[in-house]
Amino acid sequence: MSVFGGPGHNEAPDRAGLRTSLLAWFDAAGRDLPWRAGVEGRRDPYRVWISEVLLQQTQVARGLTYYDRFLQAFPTVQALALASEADVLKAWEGCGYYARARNLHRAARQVASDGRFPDTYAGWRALPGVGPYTAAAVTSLAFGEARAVNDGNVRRVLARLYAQAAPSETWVQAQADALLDSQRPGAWNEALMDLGATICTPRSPRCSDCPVSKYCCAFAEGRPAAYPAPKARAAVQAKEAVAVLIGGHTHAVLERRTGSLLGGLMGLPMEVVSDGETAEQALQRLCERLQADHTTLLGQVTHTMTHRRITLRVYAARAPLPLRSVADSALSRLDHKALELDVRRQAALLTSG
DNA sequence: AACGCGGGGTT
DNA sequence: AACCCAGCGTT
Repeated sequence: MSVFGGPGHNEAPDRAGLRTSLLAWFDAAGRDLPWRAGVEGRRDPYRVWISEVLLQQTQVARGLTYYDRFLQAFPTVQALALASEADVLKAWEGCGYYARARNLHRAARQVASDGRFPDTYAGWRALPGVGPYTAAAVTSLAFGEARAVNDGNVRRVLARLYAQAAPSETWVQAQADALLDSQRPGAWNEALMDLGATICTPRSPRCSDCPVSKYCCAFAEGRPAAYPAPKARAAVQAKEAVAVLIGGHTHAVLERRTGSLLGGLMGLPMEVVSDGETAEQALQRLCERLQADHTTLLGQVTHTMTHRRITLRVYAARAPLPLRSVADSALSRLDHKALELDVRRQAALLTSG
């Protein structure tokens, strides 16, 4: 049980003190981020929404770059709704988890069609790509609704405050709800996340700078980094694939990928080498599908994506198919690495010739 | 509840 | 080389 009392006790005496301490720290030392412009609790819902989706499983430093670039391309929800999915994905290129961009685009079309943003948690929750976290964040930050966010920062901070090694989602949400400052829900949510991102960090928390260490059970135990215990992760799976480059690194035959992996992006025509098959057989399949003739092996690239490691052999090929502009297409890092092989080949040809 | 989904930062 | 990052949708 937590130090804040349980059944039979009155409201924990120190919740109010904890709120005051953390909010005072936040008011003095909170991060200055572009999507935090405007009045507390009444921020621009479009900007808050874009930032929250960008920051899903993406670090703030990286999100900053894409935030500027995305808002430049699509300054309003109407502009986003009118854009093509290809243009939205191009703005998202390199940011990962591309379903976020496709859902953002679909949701923008819904909002534009409705003529206004939702203004409740349930309304936001109904939009594609908006889950419990994002709905709580947008409604607290832009509409002043008393909703507690539950993200990786909140999970870690609360696990340490209460010395909980394996906090369940339900447990975290319950603690976050109980702790929420209902007078300043938006600022409270931001404060908890700022604390997690800058002080209460995963590996080496800076407890000497923490405004709430006197309330923290993990700090009292002297081993803050022990909470929460690391999650078990799926092993990285190795895959082999073959691709053909028809054209060159600026203009090439590109296919639209379908399915969950890199779905919606463009890329070199590709086939996975299945079990019990050689790369040559996969290449044969690929060339038959395209009615293409392959020439030489350009080289091989590897790409690791959290849960899998892909080794891709890239062959030069010819086929009477239209070339697309690489600069105008949204490609994964894997395809950009493959195209780099052609950049190197061109450079080698120039110096040898 | 568990898994798949990108790409990169931190330790 | 782990482990993580302002999570979400699917199964």
